[in-house]
Amino acid sequence: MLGDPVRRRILELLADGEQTAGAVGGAILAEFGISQPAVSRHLRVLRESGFATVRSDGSRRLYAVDPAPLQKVDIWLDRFRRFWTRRLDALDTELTRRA
Amino acid sequence: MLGDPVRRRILELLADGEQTAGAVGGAILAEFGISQPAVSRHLRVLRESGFATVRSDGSRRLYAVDPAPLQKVDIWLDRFRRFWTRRLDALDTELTRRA
DNA sequence: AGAGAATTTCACCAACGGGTTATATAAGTC
DNA sequence: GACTTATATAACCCGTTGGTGAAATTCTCT
Repeated sequence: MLGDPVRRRILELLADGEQTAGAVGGAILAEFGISQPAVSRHLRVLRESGFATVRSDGSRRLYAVDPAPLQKVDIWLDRFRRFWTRRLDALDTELTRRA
Repeated sequence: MLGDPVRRRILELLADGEQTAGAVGGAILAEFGISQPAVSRHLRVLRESGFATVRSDGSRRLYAVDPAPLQKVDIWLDRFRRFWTRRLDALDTELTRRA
């Protein structure tokens, strides 16, 4: 899912707030050069896998991030976090000691 | 990459410490019922994409997590973290106030 | 050197993913 | 109601992925 850079980019765009499908399409077209239907399918995938939500506003469709699955990823990462927090902790205490 | 559940599971196994290819293979065989060569290829993918490292010990090959790419994911998630930390912050300050 | 364990690589195949163009649906506008 | 804009779906193609069984590699042991 999040292995796809287009999809990751779309989520980044949505992170700044709701976007119409058209706005997302335009940005992705500009950055990746892929067609509108392709973007529409990415949006569908994001929707169906829970990473994004949609609501209709007239003829527009407004997409937004649904944080729940991302938080799941975050929680999953927890078991690995010690691998890099250790260094930081060590650095932190070292800095504290010097000060 | 991490879209594959087998690969995610392998990383979980490695999170508990170095494992031989055989140990990983056994666990994955038990849980997913896929062959040992298949697991070996998953290990190769993990290795080549930087999520795991190997060292040889006699005829054994010991795999371990390389946290760097996972930390990249963690950093990427940062921009979304506000979506779920807000609630927690609110809860936190509430608890603090009560105390 | 020969046998056996641990692991990887090879050749192959079916399923899937992500792109394209063409077409459908739905809502605003004249 | 016809026309345009916004978005989604359909049908199709092709490269990649993930599985398999068979064979190669590497190390250990006697």
